[in-house]
Amino acid sequence: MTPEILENDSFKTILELDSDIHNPARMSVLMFLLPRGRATFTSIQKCLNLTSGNLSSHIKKLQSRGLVDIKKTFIDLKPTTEVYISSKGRHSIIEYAKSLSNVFQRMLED
Amino acid sequence: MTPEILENDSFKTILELDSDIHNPARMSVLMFLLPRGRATFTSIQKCLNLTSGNLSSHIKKLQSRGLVDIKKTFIDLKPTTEVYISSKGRHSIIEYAKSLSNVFQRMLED
DNA sequence: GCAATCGCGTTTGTATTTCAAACCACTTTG
DNA sequence: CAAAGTGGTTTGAAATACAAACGCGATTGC
Repeated sequence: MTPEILENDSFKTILELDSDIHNPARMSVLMFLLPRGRATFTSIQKCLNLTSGNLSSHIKKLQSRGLVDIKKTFIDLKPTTEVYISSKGRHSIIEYAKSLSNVFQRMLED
Repeated sequence: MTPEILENDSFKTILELDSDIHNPARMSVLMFLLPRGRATFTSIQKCLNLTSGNLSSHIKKLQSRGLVDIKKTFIDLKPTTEVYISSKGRHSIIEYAKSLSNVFQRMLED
């Protein structure tokens, strides 16, 4: 009998991972927002150490998928982009983390 | 004080994830091989349900990074490609899984 | 015996994704 | 009011992913 620590389900899970979240930069943004609820574009950029162009495009994608909401305001006369995690965003990043955690747990317990 | 469930370290970990492994197909292949040590191209393809072209290119990349070794033989007069996980491959997939698991654990325990 | 098919994978070309350099708009400072 | 700073977007080049088309030897049908 072949060793079957990982079931077919594990591979299915991995191969069906939400590709909107699976990108490291977008995953980081969502995980940064999760405990905070919101953050400014600039604070995200500084904490995660991303170029602004890079962050801009990832935020755009997250927004287009409904995972974050964007609010543009002025704070101290400065244009400020605020990023809010949506409930879909919360749900998605948590599900993503749980799924992958489960797979890793099964893999690591040998 | 802002909520700091995830340290900067978590984001650094995510943003520095080994991109050779972070791809779902390659991650699956390595996790498939981990408990088995080796498998044929065809069995991997069937179990993971990948097209052969797709699997071929991912295997090629894994090989070029030294994460798997390839041995081509004939079994029953049929050409057979055997894929072996290397010790580097073992180490890398395990480290990858541990790192991400830690990050997820910290995130999920709120 | 030789065309057709099948098993096994590889190569090739297109589509998508990533990423940062260049750019735009507005402010502040010398 | 020119120069530099702040805040972010657009654009274009490079890498990646993927599947259709192809190659090659073994087998099968006629």
